[in-house]
Amino acid sequence: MADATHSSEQLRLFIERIERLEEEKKAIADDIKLVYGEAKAEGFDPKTMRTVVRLRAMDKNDRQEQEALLDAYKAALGLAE
Amino acid sequence: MADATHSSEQLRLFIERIERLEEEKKAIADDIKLVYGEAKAEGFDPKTMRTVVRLRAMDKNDRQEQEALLDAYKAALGLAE
Amino acid sequence: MADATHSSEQLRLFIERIERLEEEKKAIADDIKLVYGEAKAEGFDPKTMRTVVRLRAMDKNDRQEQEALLDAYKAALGLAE
Amino acid sequence: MADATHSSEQLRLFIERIERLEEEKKAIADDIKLVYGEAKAEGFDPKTMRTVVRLRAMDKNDRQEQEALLDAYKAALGLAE
DNA sequence: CCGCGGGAAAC
DNA sequence: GTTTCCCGCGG
Repeated sequence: MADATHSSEQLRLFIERIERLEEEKKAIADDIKLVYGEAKAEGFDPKTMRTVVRLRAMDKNDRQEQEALLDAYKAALGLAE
Repeated sequence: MADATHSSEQLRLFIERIERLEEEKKAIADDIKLVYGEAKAEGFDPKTMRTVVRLRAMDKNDRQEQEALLDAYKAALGLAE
Repeated sequence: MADATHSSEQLRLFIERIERLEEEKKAIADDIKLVYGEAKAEGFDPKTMRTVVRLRAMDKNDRQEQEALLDAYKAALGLAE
Repeated sequence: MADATHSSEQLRLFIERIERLEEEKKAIADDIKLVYGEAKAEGFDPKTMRTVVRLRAMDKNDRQEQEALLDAYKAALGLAE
């Protein structure tokens, strides 16, 4: 078998593995959407839920720095609560 | 002139007006990016700036409600500051 | 058990389900990165591979866009159904 | 004048420039909506018009993708330059 | 009220 | 630069 053919076959296999994994990833993304939908049906706000998921994923120090910076900008612009 | 031709011409004119406006819109969007770039060069954080722009655009009551809801979710999840 | 507590618990469960799914999604994304890495080690160009994957995935969408385009042309010519 | 005050003032000016530009952008976006509304009033379908506008805008990108596809096929066949 | 599409943000 | 996420509009 020629090298070019070998190479094509190898490429095809890599591409197919990736496509299979992309399908799985999409399936999980769809599951996540479903859970947000369930939560919404129970009266929770998806937007705020996404915010807390993001906050929990952040390092505690990073989170505090972000919040401190935002507070500073709010104060500078008279947006303090 | 046949109606079909008239209609095509009319459609073409509408499409071209829209495309012209889209170009203008893009030019302004580019200007906005430039301002964020300038601010960043002065040491400001663009991400936080976008947040305050969004907050200022929001109605005050809406903003307070959002913040209250977020605080409630944080408390429920032990994320209180 | 108080309603507030019930609600908090319910929220916590939704959040945890989402976080679990997000972890799975990330694991798969990491697997995909690994496959690109393997392919690269075999001499393939990851960037071009991503292009191929994207083009193959777009095929069905493209067909739909083509159909939309055809309909648009029909409309422009007054032949819309 | 204290540095903090200077900084606040500088931030305020950046924010106001951005807000001004955002207003202009919104005005143009509103104009675009008006044109779609006029076209609709003349019997054209806004949804299909948007599709046409998108396809026309994508033309140059498509050409680039086509070239990328050609290169990808070359690579798959071991003919990469 | 939902889904789609465009615009912005993260990696 | 690419991909993912969010918001706002249209149906």
